Amino acid sequence: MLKKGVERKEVLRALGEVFRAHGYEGASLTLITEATGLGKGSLYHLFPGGKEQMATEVLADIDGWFELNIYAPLREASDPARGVAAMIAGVDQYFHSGDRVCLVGMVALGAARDTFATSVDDYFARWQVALASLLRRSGLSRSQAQRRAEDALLTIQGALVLARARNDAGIFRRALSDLTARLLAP
Amino acid sequence: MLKKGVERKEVLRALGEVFRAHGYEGASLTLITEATGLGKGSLYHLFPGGKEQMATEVLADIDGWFELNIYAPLREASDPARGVAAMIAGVDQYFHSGDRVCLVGMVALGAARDTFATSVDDYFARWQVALASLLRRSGLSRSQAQRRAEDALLTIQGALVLARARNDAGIFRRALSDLTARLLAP
DNA sequence: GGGACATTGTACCGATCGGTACAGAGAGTC
DNA sequence: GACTCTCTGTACCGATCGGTACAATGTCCC
Repeated sequence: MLKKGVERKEVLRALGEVFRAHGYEGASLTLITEATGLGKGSLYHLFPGGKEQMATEVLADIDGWFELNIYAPLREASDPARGVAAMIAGVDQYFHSGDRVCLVGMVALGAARDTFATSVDDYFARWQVALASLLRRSGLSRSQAQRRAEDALLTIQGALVLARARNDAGIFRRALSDLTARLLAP
Repeated sequence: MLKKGVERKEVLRALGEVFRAHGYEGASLTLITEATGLGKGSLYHLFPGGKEQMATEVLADIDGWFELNIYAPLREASDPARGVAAMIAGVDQYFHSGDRVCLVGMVALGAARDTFATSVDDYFARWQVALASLLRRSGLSRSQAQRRAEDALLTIQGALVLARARNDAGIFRRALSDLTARLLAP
């Protein structure tokens, strides 16, 4: 029997990796059953809403991780340099130094975007707001902070795409390093 | 009857839009027949290799467009500022100011990456080399030029992802504008 | 042990997938 | 008009798609 909270998290993690590897439409139930080790019966018992519910919960789970490990620390950091460094470290960890793809960005590019539009938008919007609030505290104007936060998100996404396209994780590493400097520039 | 060269280009363009809108795996033959106006008979007559050949040729077609409109001008430009401005203008035009997604980047993120790995890698590699060669002429060191070209490609890709995720073409516009300045900075 | 309820494996559903076979329409040549 | 040869619409293929039905099993409390 499932220990409700615990095991569902594990299932969501496996689901996330399947969606990451094959996209929303490419993640067939066969792949999903293999990745989770759960038969269709269990799967539809856990997620009566089918694939769409699975993806929704996976996105929510990702959002939760970022809220805890990225957004909240950004909001609460007192020292801008430390705050930025912590975010960069968290991002590097989450994306396995460029080996892992961003599921949210992937969904955004595909046909499934419309279905998950608000989740996708929220993910980036809240990140931008949290980062901009930190940058404001470092002395930037509101518009400067917003613009620079936007640049940060876009750099991370672009680095993930390019790193994967060229199969070169160094791209991601360099991008994060440059980004740190750019965010903290006067 | 097809006027060989001409009509095939049009078919490839339609195919490209279907792949862009639904991804490689999501682009079903039904969608493809609708978008191209061609029945399965014609489709498999034109592309005996099926979907894979279609995608391969679409990628080659895109590569051709960039070679002609972006890479070659970059290589041949004498004035760096003009060369960069021309590239940015071309990119803005090609991606419809952020409304259009990059098919190459999209393929790179999905499961189809392995199938088209060399096409995907070439697309970015040749772009980076062409841009870096221009930047070298503007006085940058080889490594600086390479690094800055990498930053340019990654910025464009990231801006496309973020613009689509947040449904805000302004992100793309701002990113291109900032990028121009960053590329030409001393 | 027995009843209640959560969980699961399996068989099955209609729809759609990518792809093939092929007869015949269409156009060019003589 | 008859002969090519290119092109295309249609019927069809087995496989797989996402999803459902349900009986069987497990787990718990009593």
